Parts: sequence; structure tokens; C-alpha cells
Amino acid sequence: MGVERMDPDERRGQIISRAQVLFRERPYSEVSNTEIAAAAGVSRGLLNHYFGTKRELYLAAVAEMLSVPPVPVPEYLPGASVRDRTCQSVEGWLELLERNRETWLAAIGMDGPADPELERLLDAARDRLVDHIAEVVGLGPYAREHPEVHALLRGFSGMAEATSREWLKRGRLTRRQVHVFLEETLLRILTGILPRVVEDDGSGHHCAHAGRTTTGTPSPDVR
Amino acid sequence: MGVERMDPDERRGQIISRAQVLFRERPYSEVSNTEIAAAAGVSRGLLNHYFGTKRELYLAAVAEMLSVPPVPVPEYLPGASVRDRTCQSVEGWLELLERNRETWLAAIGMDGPADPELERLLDAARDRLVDHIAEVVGLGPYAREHPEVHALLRGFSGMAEATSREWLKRGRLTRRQVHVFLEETLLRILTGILPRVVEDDGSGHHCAHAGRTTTGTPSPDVR
DNA sequence: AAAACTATTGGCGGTCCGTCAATAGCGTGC
DNA sequence: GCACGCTATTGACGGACCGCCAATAGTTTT
Repeated sequence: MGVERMDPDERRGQIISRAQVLFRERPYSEVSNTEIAAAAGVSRGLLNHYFGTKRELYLAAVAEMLSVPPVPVPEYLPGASVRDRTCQSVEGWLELLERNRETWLAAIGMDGPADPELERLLDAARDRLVDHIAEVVGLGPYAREHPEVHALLRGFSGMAEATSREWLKRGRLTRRQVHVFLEETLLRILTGILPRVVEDDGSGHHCAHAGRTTTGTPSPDVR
Repeated sequence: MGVERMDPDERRGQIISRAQVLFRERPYSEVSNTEIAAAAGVSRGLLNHYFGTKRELYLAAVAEMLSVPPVPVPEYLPGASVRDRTCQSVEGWLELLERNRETWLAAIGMDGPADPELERLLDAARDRLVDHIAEVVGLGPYAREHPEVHALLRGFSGMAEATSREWLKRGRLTRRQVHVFLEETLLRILTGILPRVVEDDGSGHHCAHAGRTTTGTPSPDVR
């Protein structure tokens, strides 16, 4: 069926490409090699010939997905303030995210999500944690009134998870450092930032774009 | 083999318990029903009898892991300042984390890899992103000198991911809110918090514990 | 044109999961 | 005390999937 004989590199590329499409739609375990082979118009055995195992094929696919989204290059603005630069940085992140949202979401989840049930469980657990934080910190009523507060605290909880990973798993931070960092950050969020976000009416405020931020290549979600 | 007939609820509990042990060690796909059944001293068919499908068994196990409400109850301190409370909150989180580290890593990593290779890929991608942020923001040299800076920025990136999820997937935040929140937070981190963490020499600083924070029950990693 | 090379296929064996009829423990009514 | 019903529990069957390997069919070399 595999119509013709093909240049190995080309085949390889084509297979990976087809695999990426499927792996973006469904998680690892729910897409079969048979299916990938069919989508590529190729025998199943050929996948093993090129990649050895299904997992390796998956890794190759993901690796290429992640290697592509090269950060949109920001231009160096000599006169830019720290604030301008942070604003641009954030803007760049959001832009990138909005653009290849599929890719990122797919890359992060491999075995777990795609199962809405499991997702609900984890979400619920995290929400409980956030509720607890809100309570301890004295935001109880405020948080109940403004749902955004809750969502923002979820953001903080994400930071807590990430730094904790750096501490427990990679050892690049000490427990003390994690503590100080989280405490200081949470404090600023509570005292200064939170109200500002909630009461923001949408007027004014955007980056002082001297030049374009911008996208050397349009970066159309992977390729 | 299944030694005796047993009370259904008891059986159910026993199976879940055994399953949890295995699911903590290895990810979903790498632990077979056969194995779980063996560990529980029970026929494989019985798992399907009680839980229908493997996934449902998995969900039941995870649900119980997460339900054991990890929150250690903090005492209400009437005279405590906001700072004290945030400190306690953070301390509570870290304490909890250090204690049932296995459980959390398992629960958190539920939607993640467990494949070291894949983990490496994702880590590398995130590190690249963080490098980029550091560069844009003008921390390039500083970050290269102090690895902690890099790790802390990873923390911020965790926050970015979490808030973005709230925006893109759950719709509890607007893009604008995410932007303002991230920008403000990043700015404070850069100007005020980062140096403090890096130069912290380990002297002084801990919560003003009026009462104990503490652990009504020792909370010995799940149960 | 024959031979060496390799991309490509199809089938084999093994593992794993969901289903289902059959078995075996336990309580109940007479 | 015994037959009967209920259900926990098992063992086996069918289907899907994966990794391996010998056989096949293009392509290049001599």
C-alpha cells in the first residue's frame, strides 16, 4: 500500500508529521500505531523499522513540536525601562500561547488528561488548596465575591508547584529559598497586585511598543 | 486464590489501596490490571466486576489520594499581621509537601510523564523559555551567574502556565487580567524579591508562630 | 543484465483488557 | 437440617495492540 519507495529522511519526516496531528488530538495511549501507519499510508511494521518503538516515535514527534516554537524575537530597546521590558515579555508569552495553544496543551498532557474525569479531580483538589490559602490569608469573603481572585490564586499555586519541583526534584533551590520567594511574592500579590487586577476597568495600559515585539516568522503553530 | 469471600466494601477498599501503591510507583500505562489483581490476591476479572474498567479503578484510586484533604489546619490568630499569615500559609504548604512528597509528586505527575526522556524534553523547552524571559528582561548575565535565578523564573513560568489555563481553558480570567497580573508580579519579582532571595544568607527569618501551625494529625502520607 | 542493497510488507507470538458463563461461599425459609 | 437463592469470585474466550523477523519488491551498482 505504501505507494512508492521513498527517501528515508522524507518518509521519516512524513510519518512524524502525521503522528503529530494525531498526538495533538488524543493522548499517547489512545492513538495506536496501526492508526498512525494508516494515516501515513504505510505498513505498521515500518514505524518500528524507523523508530524502533512506539514511545520513541512519540518522543521524536514531541521533540519536533517543542523545538519549533522558537521564541518570537524581541527587539532590543536601549531606552526601555524595566517595566516596558517586562510588559513586552509577558505580551510575548501570551501571544505565543494564543498562537500555538494546541501544541502546548498537547505537549504537556500525554497519559493523563483527555480524560475529563481525571482533570476534574485534579482541578477540584487544587481549588480546595486555593480555598484554603484564601482562608488563611484572610481573603475568604473577598474571594467568594470575586471569582477572579480565586483564579489568580490558582496562578500563585502554579508558582508554588513549580518552585517546589525545583526544590524537591531538581535541587536547584533550597527549602529556605522557596519559602522566602513564595512568601514575598504572595505578600505583594495580596497587598498590591490583586486589587489592581480586580478593579482594572480596561482603560489605558499597554506596552510602550517602540518597535514591533515581533514574530520574525509568523510561527503558524508548529508545522 | 482470592482467599475468602469478603465484604464488598472491604474488598473494594483493599483493591484501591493496593492499586494506589502501584500507581504511585509507576504511571498508569505501565501497571497492568493483572499486576494489581495479583498484589491484591484476587482474580483479574474481579477488578472489572468492581470498577468496570481499568481507568475507573485508576480514577477511584486517585480520587481517594486527593480526597485525604492535605490541608493541615492553621489556627486562627486574631492579632496576626498579613505578613504573618502569608508566612504561615507558605510554611504550611511546604510542610505538607515535605511530608507527603511521594503522594504529591504522584498526584501532580498524574498528567505528566514519568518517562525520564520525555521529562527531559519538556524541561529543556521550559528552560529555553525561561532563558528567553531572562534575556528580554535584562537579567541575562545575572541569571547565568546565579543558577537560583533561573530556577525562580521557572517558578514564575509555572504561574504563567496556571493563569493562562484559567484564561484559555476555563474562562475565569480575561486575557487582559492575565496580562496585568503577570506583568505586575514579574515586575515586583525583578525589582524587589529576586535579590532578596539570592542574597539571603540564612540568618533570622521565620514565621512569628504564636501558636502551632500545626498538624492536628501527623498526616503520615495518605493512608 | 545480474547482483547487492535496503525500504517495505505481512504474519507470528505475546501481553493486556473487557465480557460472560460457570463456580463456590453464605444466608434464608421451611 | 436441608434445599434454594443471592452474589462474590473465578477462568476462559475474543479482540486490540505492540515488537520482531523472515520474505518481498524497488533501486542502485558493477
